Amino acid sequence: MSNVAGRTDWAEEDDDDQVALPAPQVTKNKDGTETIVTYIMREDGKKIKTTRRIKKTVVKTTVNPRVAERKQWAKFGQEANKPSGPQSDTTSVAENIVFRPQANWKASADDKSEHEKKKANLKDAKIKCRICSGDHWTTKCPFKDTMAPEGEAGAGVGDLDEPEAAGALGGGGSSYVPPHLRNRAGGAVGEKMGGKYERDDLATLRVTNVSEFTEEQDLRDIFSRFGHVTRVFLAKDRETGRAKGFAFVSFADRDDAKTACEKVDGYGLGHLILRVEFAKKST
DNA sequence: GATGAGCGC
Repeated sequence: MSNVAGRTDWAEEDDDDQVALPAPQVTKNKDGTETIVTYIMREDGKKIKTTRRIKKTVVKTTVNPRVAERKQWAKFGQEANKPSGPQSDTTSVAENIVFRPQANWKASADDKSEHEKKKANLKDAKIKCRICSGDHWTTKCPFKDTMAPEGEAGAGVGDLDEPEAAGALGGGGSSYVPPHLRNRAGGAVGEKMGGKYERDDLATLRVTNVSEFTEEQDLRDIFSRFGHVTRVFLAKDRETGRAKGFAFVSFADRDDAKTACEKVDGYGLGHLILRVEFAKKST
């Protein structure tokens, strides 16, 4: 059937050549090297045999052990129950990710108009300290520990068992109770019932480098694998509602917090790498 | 980079 002169099917000719040439041979040598023998057909029809002896090098990719460990974590959220490793339908692994940190991401994301800024300034200007009439809140007054608000000088203070505690509350006798001091009877918040009241931050982690797209639930998902998360606070801009870049995560157990701190520090969430450390007492 | 919200006569 086939007429060699009038042939147009070159693919078939290739096939013929392949059949004509011996398959490459690979021989493993005792010293760990390999001898590879390949045959090729030159243009002029001569058969060439090539013998190569190669030494195989094992290429080790170094993965941070902590990163390797995280890869074993069970998936959560929408990816819960999916097998480990990237899902081809949602994840592209070959993409060249260019990491471009922006120094002023907050400012650039901020589309606050000029008049809004002015409004904020006006609001600030209205602040008047009740102690020294300065332009700060009474609670921020440098004299708040030594002076009572005007018109309340000394009133009732002598009757209290813990005058300095009362001063530190910033209430100085006013009826206002800051949110974190409310429901003291609940016992969940103030640890030292006999002294100054402070939030229990013994098992609280501060998480920084949190992307503005992060939500509290995202953090809860990540951290709750280490123990009972009692509270997640994500600092947000009050006007824009966008995350400010840091958060607090509290655990019921400080040991769990410690583990979580070690394990999640360096974890990539969104396009950022989380930094986790124990929270210090807020100023 | 950052240590929470919450209040104003």
